Amino acid sequence: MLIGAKRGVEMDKPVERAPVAAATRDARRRLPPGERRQQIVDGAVAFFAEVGLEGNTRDLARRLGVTQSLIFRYFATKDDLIEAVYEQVYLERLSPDWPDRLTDRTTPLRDRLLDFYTQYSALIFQSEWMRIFMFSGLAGAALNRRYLQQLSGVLLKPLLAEVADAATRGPTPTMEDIWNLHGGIVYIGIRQHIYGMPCPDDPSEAIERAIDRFLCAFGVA
Amino acid sequence: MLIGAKRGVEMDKPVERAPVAAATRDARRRLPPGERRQQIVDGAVAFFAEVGLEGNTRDLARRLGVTQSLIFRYFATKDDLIEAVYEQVYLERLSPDWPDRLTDRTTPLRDRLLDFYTQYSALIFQSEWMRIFMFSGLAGAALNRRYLQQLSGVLLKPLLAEVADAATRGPTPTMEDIWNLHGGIVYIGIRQHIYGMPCPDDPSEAIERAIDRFLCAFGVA
DNA sequence: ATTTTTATAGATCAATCGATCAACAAGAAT
DNA sequence: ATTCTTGTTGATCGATTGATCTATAAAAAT
Repeated sequence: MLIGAKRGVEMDKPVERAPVAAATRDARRRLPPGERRQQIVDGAVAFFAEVGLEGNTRDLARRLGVTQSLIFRYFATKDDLIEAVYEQVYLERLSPDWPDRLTDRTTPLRDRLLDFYTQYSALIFQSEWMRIFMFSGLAGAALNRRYLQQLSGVLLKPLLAEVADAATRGPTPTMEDIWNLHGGIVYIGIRQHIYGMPCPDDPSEAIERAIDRFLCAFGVA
Repeated sequence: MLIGAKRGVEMDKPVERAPVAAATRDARRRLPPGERRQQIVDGAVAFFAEVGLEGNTRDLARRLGVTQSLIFRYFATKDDLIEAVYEQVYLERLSPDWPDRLTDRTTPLRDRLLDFYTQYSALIFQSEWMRIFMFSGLAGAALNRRYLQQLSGVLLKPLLAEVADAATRGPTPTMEDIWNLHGGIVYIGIRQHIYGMPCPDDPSEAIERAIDRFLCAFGVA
């Protein structure tokens, strides 16, 4: 639906131009394979995030300023390209030091939660991540479940232990309680990037209040 | 991806059969237009919920046990069919008596919240609704935003007023706080039907605890 | 300069898509 | 039984899709 208008490929008049160092601009000719591949993946991430994983390769190529056949030089099949998009988007999304900092009891639990969700929300509250995560989830992608299982095991489960340890009143916290805290925060990004609803430009205040309510119910400072 | 296997249309041997009253089974021939249209819409809801709004009309027709061309007898275009799917799914999803019951201060706020979210979750925690809502949201459908705006104006905003009135401590509740409560609950359905994650078969306990935590933070009984 | 390598473009294929149309047949009317 | 209406089918069109192939030209090697 209303993807970019048809535009000429404008390959005439090879205007003289000083050689660019990074070579990310000047989407013209004969890039070293590594760069070209990365350029295609980056473009594909943005493109598929907008129009969905069923967006066609011709529109993607046009947006890249490149022929459609070139894409298939670097990826044997469209599914391979999508797989590369998944890897690019999912890779290293869970910072390896979060588990440690989340369980570091030398700092108050509230601060740990605040730090974690401030950083995590800054990382995932982006159109590309949010939408590709949702598209791939709906498509039943294995990477999606793997990500959530890892999130659960590496971050949320330790988090539950921390909350349980710090709790001074209320019911024994369960995994569902943690998911509820998590979901309520993530839902801000869903409202913004999936539903296109107006949202606070800075979600940190809403996040802080959600965390405080959560801890309050368990009698944590 | 792995939609039903190719199967013959099995229209030979018109096995004698007693005329069925409801006529929902025996997807064979010459249904009155109203019934056939409804059958197509019902099938389309289930079909598009599974494979997405870009599922093709031939697979849908095959699933209905009907020719593809027949679909276009009842819907001039595929977009018209999708529009009918939207109407079918979105129609009357917000019960008209909820606003009144949600603001009926003769019953405790906790009971009202519990009643509302018990019924609401039972209504929307279904694959068809959840997935079509997400598909249409990603597609940028206008109906999607309209629904959320109505939800916000008719239910969540009054709810905010109720919470603000009942609050005895904590910060002044904001709309973002209500969205957080709502999102945390809805996220259960997202985990289940969009991400395909294991979830409690009965979410009412998780919902109850979420509501209690929310009210607790504002000092409501 | 000349040759060699290969990244890229352009043309094109086969499959699939939404959509159309004429012919058929089920069921009501007579 | 015959006619008439119209719900339904099967064949097919034109556009679009992912994917392939060959010719070209940019850049490295000589």
